Amino acid sequence: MAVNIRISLNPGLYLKDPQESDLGRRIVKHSILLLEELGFEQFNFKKLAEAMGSTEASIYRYFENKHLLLIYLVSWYWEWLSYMIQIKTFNVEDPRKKLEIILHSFVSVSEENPAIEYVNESSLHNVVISESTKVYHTKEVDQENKKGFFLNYKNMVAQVAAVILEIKPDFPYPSALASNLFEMTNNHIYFADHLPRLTEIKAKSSMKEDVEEMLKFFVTKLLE
Amino acid sequence: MAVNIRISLNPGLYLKDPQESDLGRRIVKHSILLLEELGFEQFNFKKLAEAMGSTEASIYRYFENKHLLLIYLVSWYWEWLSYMIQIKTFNVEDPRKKLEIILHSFVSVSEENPAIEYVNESSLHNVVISESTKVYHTKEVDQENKKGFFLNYKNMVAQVAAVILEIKPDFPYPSALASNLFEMTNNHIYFADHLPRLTEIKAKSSMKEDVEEMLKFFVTKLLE
DNA sequence: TCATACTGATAGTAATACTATTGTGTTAAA
DNA sequence: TTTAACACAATAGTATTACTATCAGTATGA
Repeated sequence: MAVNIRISLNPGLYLKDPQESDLGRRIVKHSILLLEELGFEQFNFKKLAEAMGSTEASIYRYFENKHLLLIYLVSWYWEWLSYMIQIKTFNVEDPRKKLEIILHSFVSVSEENPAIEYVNESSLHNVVISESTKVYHTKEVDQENKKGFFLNYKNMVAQVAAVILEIKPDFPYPSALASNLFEMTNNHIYFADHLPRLTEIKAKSSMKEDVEEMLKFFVTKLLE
Repeated sequence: MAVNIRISLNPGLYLKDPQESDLGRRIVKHSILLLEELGFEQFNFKKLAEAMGSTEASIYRYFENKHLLLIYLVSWYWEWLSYMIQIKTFNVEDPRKKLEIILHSFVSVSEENPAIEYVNESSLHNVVISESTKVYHTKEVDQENKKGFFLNYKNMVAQVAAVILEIKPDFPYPSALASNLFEMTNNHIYFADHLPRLTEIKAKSSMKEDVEEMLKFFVTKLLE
């Protein structure tokens, strides 16, 4: 059952902490579901207000705009993933075993670890898969980076890179491999569903296991 | 000097072939420059019209909306890259050498091969780096895929995958590796410039050579 | 019970993403 | 050489989006 973990995110992302009030938590909950349903482009605060029985103006008191809301949600995922990896690798000695846990987490945390009552992790993962590159592919990326909006991503990548270096201390691209494995996970799940000629992964029930196997294959070759 | 190649793209992408008229070619030219300058979100047809001394309504006669224009431009890049690879590997026997040419092309085609007078390839590559994932990360991806809007990407990946199989016929993920190498190229150039903690690549003059070296390193390990 | 915070309700504005219409110059067929 | 077809510019207009402002009601707590 869900233990209510507190995810700490950059306060610059919101005007008012959504975790602190019922309305805030409902915004988080319903925005995930509506983003999954509509996609970022069709999603707006008016529709969100309607879906959750509130008003546009009320939502604007929590988030400046839908872009910052998306960063908030994706940061949530990054932070939560990082936290889960930390817990699951805590007592593990063998760095290779740690990396296996990481890869499994990239693919499947969302399905195995209900953390917070008002967050549907599986839907959130779908949002991350489909929308997350939009959070940093904007002209404001440098300003937002300065404000620390992408720290959760960078920290998660650093965490994974550290394990890669434990396995192979002279590996020349630990951060690049870490970020690439994460991006690759989400990309190939998306490709399997929508652009199948771009990957060998097939959209079937074993898809996520197949992605995990592919990641392991790549990692094994690169770190052997 | 620029030879005027004709790039053939899916007619579903436009209402009127921009290659056929002076105005059309100016739309292509200026949209690349303005997208590079403003980014996709801030870019619109009104600003484009102003920048090129035309009117909004005239641009709408060529492209339904800015999303289709972006797909058009990115498809141009995919097709042109694919064409360049074909030419450059035509007389090459050794598949490993072919793959090296491919990796070099991923990183640097845009700087070495002026093809069409009214297309600034270097700017176009910057647009691809910053905006291309937005072309298929939408809710319309399946419909648009059915119409063949992503064929140029898929064909390019197939072309690269074939070379990978020449090198190692039993390699289990040729398409996945091909698409990943392409995405990785663009991602790490972007990361070096904007999110440097996500990669070992540094934003300096040798950046592109460094990316190429990293790609070669990955490929060598994976295919050895 | 007074002050404060929070939310809902409503209204309004500026910008965006188009669409429609009209007039004019150019080309190209008859 | 006339006429039809076409391309484009110019203008105007609409619906939607992304916000902002104001005010009133309710709950909270000092």
